[in-house]
Amino acid sequence: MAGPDRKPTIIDVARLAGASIKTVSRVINKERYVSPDMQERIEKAVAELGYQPNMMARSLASERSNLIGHLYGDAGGPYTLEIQVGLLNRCRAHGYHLMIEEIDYRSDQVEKRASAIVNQMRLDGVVLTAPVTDNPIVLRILEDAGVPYVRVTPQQESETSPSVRIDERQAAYTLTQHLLALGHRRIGFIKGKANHTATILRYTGYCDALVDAGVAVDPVLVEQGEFTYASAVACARRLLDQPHRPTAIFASNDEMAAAVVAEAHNRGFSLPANLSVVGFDDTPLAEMMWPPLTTVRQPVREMAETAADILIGLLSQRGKVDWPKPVPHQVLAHTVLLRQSTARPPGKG
Amino acid sequence: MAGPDRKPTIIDVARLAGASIKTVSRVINKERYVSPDMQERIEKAVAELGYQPNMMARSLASERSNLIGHLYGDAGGPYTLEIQVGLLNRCRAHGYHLMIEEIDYRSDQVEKRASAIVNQMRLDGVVLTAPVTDNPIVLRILEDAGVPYVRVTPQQESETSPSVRIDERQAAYTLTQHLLALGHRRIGFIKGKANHTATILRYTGYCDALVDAGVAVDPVLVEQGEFTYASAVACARRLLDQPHRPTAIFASNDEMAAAVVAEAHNRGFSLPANLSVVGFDDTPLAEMMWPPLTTVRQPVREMAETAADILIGLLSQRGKVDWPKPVPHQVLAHTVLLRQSTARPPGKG
DNA sequence: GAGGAGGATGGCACCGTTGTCATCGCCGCC
DNA sequence: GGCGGCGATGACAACGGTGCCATCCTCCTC
Repeated sequence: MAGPDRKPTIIDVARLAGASIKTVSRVINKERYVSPDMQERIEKAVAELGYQPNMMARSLASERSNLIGHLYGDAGGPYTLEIQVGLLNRCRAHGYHLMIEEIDYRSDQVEKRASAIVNQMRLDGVVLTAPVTDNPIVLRILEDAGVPYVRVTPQQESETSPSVRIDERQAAYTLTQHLLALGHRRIGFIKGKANHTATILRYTGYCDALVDAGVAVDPVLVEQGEFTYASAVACARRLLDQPHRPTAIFASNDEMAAAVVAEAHNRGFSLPANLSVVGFDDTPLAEMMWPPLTTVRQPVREMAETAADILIGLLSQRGKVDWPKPVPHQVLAHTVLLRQSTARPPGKG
Repeated sequence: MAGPDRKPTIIDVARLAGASIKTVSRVINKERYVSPDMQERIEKAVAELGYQPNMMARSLASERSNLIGHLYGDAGGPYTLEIQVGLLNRCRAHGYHLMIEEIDYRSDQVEKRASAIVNQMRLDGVVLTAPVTDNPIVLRILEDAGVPYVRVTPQQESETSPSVRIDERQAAYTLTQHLLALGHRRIGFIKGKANHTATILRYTGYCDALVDAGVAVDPVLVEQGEFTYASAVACARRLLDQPHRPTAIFASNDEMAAAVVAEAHNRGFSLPANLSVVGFDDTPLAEMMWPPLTTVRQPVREMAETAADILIGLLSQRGKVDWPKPVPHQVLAHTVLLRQSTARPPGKG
């Protein structure tokens, strides 16, 4: 193969197939009004030359980049990755490409950076995950640029953009009920980072379940964590140091639950006999720690796929009105995973 | 602000600044030969209009896309994510954007897909991670397209592309030495997935350390795992079921180490008193499990950053020869993390 | 048989930049 | 004073496609 010295262009294809470039363009884009005969000739030429349309040129001419952006704030462990896998699945299926960008949402450069990303790359659409989902600057830039976006687990549902989430309050509620059903009454709680939606919703679910079961929420049993292992170690210590200590602890995420488990191990507790622990998120960790952690799984990948579907669905009907009103707000089902970190409280076996 | 109805272009800037578009282009690209006065006028105009150059047009005209691709095979947990974070760091710093693409390396579509990614998007450069690092089809496509690429932890170093890695054999060697130094002589080993480079290197390090210490490699103590938790559970069972069982187990990654720990807990072992366990990789898991795992950390993020640096370094001097020969092959330093999952063997305390 | 509808195709401007080359003015030097 | 050199600037043609509109042909209808 004395290959051509440069990549073939649509012109080469047209020449080889004996057609106009416009007609080749039609075939590439699967438009109507091409005779079967012509279609075949062009496809043959494309194959023969190994022609691949140049995305850049395409985007420039058509105002469609086939690019979807994923903007996120912290590279939050497995979560972010799952999101990307989900997005990638759909992008691939629909011929989109994924561009990922981290935004330091604390920086004063947010505006500049977000704007650069959105405007320079001419993204067709954007998926937002926490904590950028609710960043007013980012949202404004997207609105201004007229770029459709979908938010995963936003704090506030908005009328201008769709969202995907699970019912975190309900999940926490159910998980707490599980502990109550086992016979626990003194249930410690470690909150997540202050002001995060997740923190509030999970805590609310916990409180509601207690109250509905006729158990008072004892402030002594509630600690303020930060979603990190380190933060939860301190919380666990304080909780377990209490004279009348809890028989179960609900940590607002798995990482913090791991800290509780470690601290309990340190004290020579046998789990779950001496202490029940539950987490939230079902990170890979949950299954691999010992004892395996009772927790709640968010279908993160599926959420991302749903977000992508919504976005791509809209993009495919571009030219119509912006979003259908009301915009979709999907709530996906979570799963409570009962594993071996929970049992009846001591003395009630 | 009765904003303009469409995004400002370089023409608008030129008009406002009273310059030619070419001169504006010069300023945008920080080229030489622009008078300070002119420079200032243009910068002012840019700021006033909020002008952002259109990447698509830029790429089309210049044959440079400012896009770096990350091709990977499996969304392998924290590893992939760390890689991305590292790449992103550098991309951001140098004005590149990151496009991530998963390639199903088992599929018969590899060729089509890889080719589409590379050729359609006109990527400036590519970073490859396992197991795509050594996929001959992908490599050929990159070579053919003349797209520079850097491989992270390839099986074979090549003369045509740089690579970044750590010395895995040495790391495994050191880790094994640590166990030997503690007094262990019967050290079990759980291998990773067959044919993976990592599997071979880690195993070699283990064997070498034993032999150098005058301890024979006992095949009874070597199990074949697959880098997964599930696969290692079975291995751990077989190892611990032996009458003359090992006093320490070296699992080829943390996930498998977690399985060993869980199995040991199940049997009521007290760790590390009854059994020492070491892993490999220092995933987040390692620190959060109980007892915290002695393991080896690959500076994954740094490896990615190095890869990006190498790539970007080359791209910035485009027009010169391809790679400097010999191409760089960086070996970064690993860290052995001694935590609490290892201790002297029973009876030697 | 004229008129009209609609399928099939092509021509050409345009998308927003950069690359190449020409031009111009000014300075220093012989 | 003429000339070479270089800094500064602009004109114009790409880059590789798509959008819009014109054209041509065929077939159907009245």
